[in-house]
Amino acid sequence: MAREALLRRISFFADLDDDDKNVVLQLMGSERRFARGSEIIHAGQVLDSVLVVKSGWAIRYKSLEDGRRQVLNVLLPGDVFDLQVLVAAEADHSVSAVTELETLSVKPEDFRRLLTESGRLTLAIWWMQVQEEAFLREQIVRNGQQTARERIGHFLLELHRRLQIADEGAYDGFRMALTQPVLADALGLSPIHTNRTLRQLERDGLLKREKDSITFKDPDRLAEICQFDPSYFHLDAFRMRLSRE
Amino acid sequence: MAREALLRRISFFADLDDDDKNVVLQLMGSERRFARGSEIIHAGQVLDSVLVVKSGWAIRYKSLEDGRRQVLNVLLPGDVFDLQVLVAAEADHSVSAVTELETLSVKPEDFRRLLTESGRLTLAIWWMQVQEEAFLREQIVRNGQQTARERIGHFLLELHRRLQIADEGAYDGFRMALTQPVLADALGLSPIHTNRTLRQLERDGLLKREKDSITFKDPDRLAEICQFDPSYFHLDAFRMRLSRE
DNA sequence: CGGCGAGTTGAAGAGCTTCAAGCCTGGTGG
DNA sequence: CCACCAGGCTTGAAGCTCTTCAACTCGCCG
Repeated sequence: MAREALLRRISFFADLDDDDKNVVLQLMGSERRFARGSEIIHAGQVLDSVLVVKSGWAIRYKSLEDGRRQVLNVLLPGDVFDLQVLVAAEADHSVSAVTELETLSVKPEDFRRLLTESGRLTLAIWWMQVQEEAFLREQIVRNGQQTARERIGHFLLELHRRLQIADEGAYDGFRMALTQPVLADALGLSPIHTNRTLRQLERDGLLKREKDSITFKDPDRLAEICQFDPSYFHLDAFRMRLSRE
Repeated sequence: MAREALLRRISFFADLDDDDKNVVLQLMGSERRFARGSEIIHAGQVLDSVLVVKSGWAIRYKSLEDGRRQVLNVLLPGDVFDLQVLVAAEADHSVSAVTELETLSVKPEDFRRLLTESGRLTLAIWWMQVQEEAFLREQIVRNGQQTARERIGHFLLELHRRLQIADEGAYDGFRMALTQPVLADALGLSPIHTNRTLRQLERDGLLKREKDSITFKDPDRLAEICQFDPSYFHLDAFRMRLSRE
């Protein structure tokens, strides 16, 4: 259920009592299913609901007129998107499903209850926003300053960490749902160079690629090479839930 | 006064009544002045207040261990930063003054009144956040997909537009407070290449550079070359205040 | 008046892109 | 049920954008 995915995520950011949990679990909304590759939000479209990812991966991206495309961020299970709808904004970027995707659509007025019913819930939603903005900033640093090798490693480490938070993949690897062309568009690289650099990372014994998965063979060394410092996740702020790892 | 700068900005996003305006104008806080080049927030620091820019320019940036630096965004008069403090976060990036800078420091509990006193004020603050996030996304697209020439033109057009909103510079140019090295760090380019590309833009008759200012000689052609589409400002959403231009 | 940082210019070289062409897999239709 | 096609992945080679290194000028602040 989508509400469980949301609750799991929110619980990461605040200690909820039973009332809070019930507000989340009784959130009004309709479930939808999108096929792999289908467009969920089109840039310019008027938004009418807040979406919560129940299962699957999606990408936010922006297209230029000449066909170039930049992936801004990846949306994973438990992620909430288009909170902008709360101020009645139009979408300034698009969202597409990269795997089959299940979502919960929540009307703005229903979602707003999460922000008014309880201080703890409000706090948790704020935290999610703070974290998402931090991901955007990190994307800027990565693409602006790092080499192809660093970008790829850093991005994969970030994805892995985020999937851990979403409770998917506690081991030293994860199911990688992005194709190399999509990865390239996320990192501002050509698909060819992305491919070569990925293979180089594998040859260097830093990771292993299989059909649809990535396994880190030496996560610490990779993190050092890429200067991956997860403090931007602000995990300490919510009591190191990941310390169980 | 800093409160006037804030009020001017907020008024852009919502129709405030006299009560709303008074809440803003009576906002508690202490004014501070920073020297050119001084660090206002250091990454890792615990935040204790929301800051409002009264005058001057600042940059948000993130430094890597080896000295590389990425500028994330520019802060202009009327901008509010570190709203994160409302959820007690630590700074995950730094802020420095690029000109002499005057700010208003507002304690979180005082700032929170803006979010509770009035629905219109809450809406306006949300809008500012939505817009700031849009700037981050645009920065990702620019640095990820565009050439040096496009990046520089696009960034300058964005700055110009933002200064118009801040009520500084209604003409076809603006006072440019960023040095070329800072510009380079914002655009993920080397200072040398930034310099050459700037000069090339000038030679092509697209802009004119003077001591501390940029003047667009052919803004429309520049916007076309750079695919500058200001819809991410969401200006239409708050009734085209810029239509006077 | 000395020095630091911004701006500028030249030349060499690296990283990444583009073009081209191959293989493999999964999905689709006859 | 097999043939075909589209898209992902891979590899080679050429070339361009941007970086790096080096050096010099200028204006500003101490």
